[in-house]
Amino acid sequence: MIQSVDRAIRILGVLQGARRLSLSEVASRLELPPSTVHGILKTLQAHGMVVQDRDSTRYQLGPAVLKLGNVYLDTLELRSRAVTWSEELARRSGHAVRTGVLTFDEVVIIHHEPRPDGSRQMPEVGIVIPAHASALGKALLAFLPEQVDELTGDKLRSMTSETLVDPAVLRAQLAEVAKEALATEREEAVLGEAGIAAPIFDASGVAVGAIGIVLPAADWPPAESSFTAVREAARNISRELGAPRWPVPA
Amino acid sequence: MIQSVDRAIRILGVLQGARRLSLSEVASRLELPPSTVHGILKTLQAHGMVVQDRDSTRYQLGPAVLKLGNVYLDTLELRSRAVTWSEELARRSGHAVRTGVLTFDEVVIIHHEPRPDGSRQMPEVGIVIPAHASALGKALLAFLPEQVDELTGDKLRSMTSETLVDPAVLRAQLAEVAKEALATEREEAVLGEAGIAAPIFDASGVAVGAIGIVLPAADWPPAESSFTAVREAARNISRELGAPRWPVPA
DNA sequence: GAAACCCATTCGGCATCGTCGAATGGTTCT
DNA sequence: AGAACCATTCGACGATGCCGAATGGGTTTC
Repeated sequence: MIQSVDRAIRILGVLQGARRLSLSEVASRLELPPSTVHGILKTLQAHGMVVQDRDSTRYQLGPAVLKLGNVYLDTLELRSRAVTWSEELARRSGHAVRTGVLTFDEVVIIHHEPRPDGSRQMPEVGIVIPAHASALGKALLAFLPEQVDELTGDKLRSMTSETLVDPAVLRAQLAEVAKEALATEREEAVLGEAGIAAPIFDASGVAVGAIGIVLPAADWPPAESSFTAVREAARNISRELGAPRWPVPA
Repeated sequence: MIQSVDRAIRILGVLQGARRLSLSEVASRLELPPSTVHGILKTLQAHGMVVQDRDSTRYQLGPAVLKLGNVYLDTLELRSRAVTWSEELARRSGHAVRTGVLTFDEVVIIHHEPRPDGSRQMPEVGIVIPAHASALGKALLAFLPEQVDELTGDKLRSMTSETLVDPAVLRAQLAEVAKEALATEREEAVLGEAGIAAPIFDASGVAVGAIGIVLPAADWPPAESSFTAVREAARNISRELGAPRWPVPA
């Protein structure tokens, strides 16, 4: 682990959490001398990874990170497949569709298909949700046992009163998810929101993502056909990625 | 400039240009020993900035960069304003709308409003276009003279046969753009595509972005009302950002 | 089927490069 | 007007990253 690179990424992480920070604020959060942080910050700035406000004092993320993010999406074969099938899934279910991948203990949304009712909705690509509190995350974790072990501590982060905070309870639920290859979530991440998701496998049989629908908690349970539609979308994408079967047992 | 941080970002840049590379490929492109690159790559990997393929050999960008990109968008006040007015501009003009910011010699798209005809269009957020070959870029450069000086060399990068490659010609055109606060582009970046754009100013009177429409080159010239609509969108967003007037002379 | 090659990764010593304390200069608050 | 704060610069020390060489796994070649 190269120290200065590690620190640089930690600086980006701090700026990610708090949109706009002064040098000394960044330094104190990382418990590093301001001059050390300054050197790294200037290097990041020279590449457009961070920019400083016009009043020349506070720092924030820069346009270069957006460029990187877009290229990441383009390299993902999963995403291009998801785009096609999300449309059908949204139409069949009448709900918004999300596709996500796992990073450490979080799910990052790589595609978002708005509800087909034509209403205006915020694009959600790039947002992250704790894996243990989302249907997408549970669908992935159920088929990635070694990732589950990495969930640190004996208490998971609570988002709402419904969030599963006990790792043992989560594990039990994941065992159920693995059987059906279908995960659900009811107000565990966001109050008023529920979801269904199924895992997507690649050619080597690894769970590389998950696709699912998001619906108002008030509409629970959704029509039986929605469950089927989610599973079929996941199966179809997996097939296009070359998966030998669906689901692929963990 | 911290050497290892600089190298880390350069590695990300290389992976950005070529989606998937082996360690030795990255090393040779940067003219660095493989072992040096390896250490940095492993640090980036530990943070999810890069991931390696399942066959454990090639590297590519990771989900963490997408997360960063999304947070960057959220921190931009310009973006939230642009969302509102883009919708109106798309409706009035009948064309797709783009909003962008300048990084060095490129424009990064921070918002994209699809053509209002309901057809399916790829989201373009995060794509980059050489500033000198786009209406958005020209609208920005015309009000940022010091940025123009940074355009390196005596020959600008050519994208199509119409691209302005002579800096002198570009400067002359930018002088015109500055007068009208309206820039145009015809097949200079992409064959078959033309655009109109106007600059957006913030509270301190600095050009922080540009908004414009994209249309098929065959539809040139667009209706006079489209020119007006672009200028009004730029003026409205600038006002919301606290700009003292519009345009703000460079 | 064996051998040779290529490539990712690991290791350790040397010197470089990053780190940090202190000094500077500018800006804001009292 | 003074004081306090903060971003930034500078320089010396030494910890740290750099790189050449060694290792080992995997794939191609003959």
